[in-house]
Amino acid sequence: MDKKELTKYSNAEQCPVRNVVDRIGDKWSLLVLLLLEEGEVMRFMEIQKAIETISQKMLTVTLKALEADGLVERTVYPQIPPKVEYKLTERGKSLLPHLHGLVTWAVENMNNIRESRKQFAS
Amino acid sequence: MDKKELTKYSNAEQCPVRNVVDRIGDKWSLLVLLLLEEGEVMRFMEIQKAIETISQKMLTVTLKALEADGLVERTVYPQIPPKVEYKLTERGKSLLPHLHGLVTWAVENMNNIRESRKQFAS
DNA sequence: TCTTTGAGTCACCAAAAGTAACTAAAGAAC
DNA sequence: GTTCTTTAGTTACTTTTGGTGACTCAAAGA
Repeated sequence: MDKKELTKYSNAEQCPVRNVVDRIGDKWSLLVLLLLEEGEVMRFMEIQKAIETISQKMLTVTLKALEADGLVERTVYPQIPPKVEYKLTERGKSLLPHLHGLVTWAVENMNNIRESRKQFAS
Repeated sequence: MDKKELTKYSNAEQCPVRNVVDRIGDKWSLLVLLLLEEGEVMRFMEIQKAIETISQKMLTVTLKALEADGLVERTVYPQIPPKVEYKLTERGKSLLPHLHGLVTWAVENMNNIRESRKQFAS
């Protein structure tokens, strides 16, 4: 993408960058995707217990969005109490290597970034 | 990062994933970083004109955050009207390849994702 | 009959993002 | 010598997003 293309995209819903970042960049999606990669198939409650600080509502919203984008597949077993399983789709799996790149960078640079923030605050 | 580590990080400000995603995942940071990579050195107004839909306030906030994290360097020329230049630091540059991975995936998958969303809505 | 269970939804409150109008001070235009 | 323009912001206000706790449904177990 050159500069013109970037500019062209910057204001539109057409922008691929914005489309992905809006989805990945929310508070929970990335964490859920990384978790599903480990867990392969997980139930709603399993995911919630793993993430701990996520509320039921936000997990519902997050999973629905990931499903809508075809990154996660939802399987309902018609039982009571309900049983719903989630797993990555092929598309979801294809995204993960790129996320790992970010995560690796994050882990490597986190301490320096924290230092910078401290200095900047003073 | 294995599952336990992920879980451990999930609730804390210590979480490197969250730390990076919180910064990169906001509405504008990624776009500004990609733009600065192209432009090398840019003034405040140049960036705003390039992104078009960003407000002055949000650009100020975004640049300040990127500066605080040591991803972008700010140079003020004591003139009136003011002149302030922004450019990537080495740390900022080191992040960009990982962002390109994401952007490439986004461009490749955008159409399919849009299709999925349409189907899901119905 | 009463409680527990899993996967949600609903009404409400807090935080973040967005908007429009404002500021400062110099130089140019009239 | 008053007015206009320019740049990089800030401020007050509104809207959108995120988060919380209580609630639901229907079956199984005590």
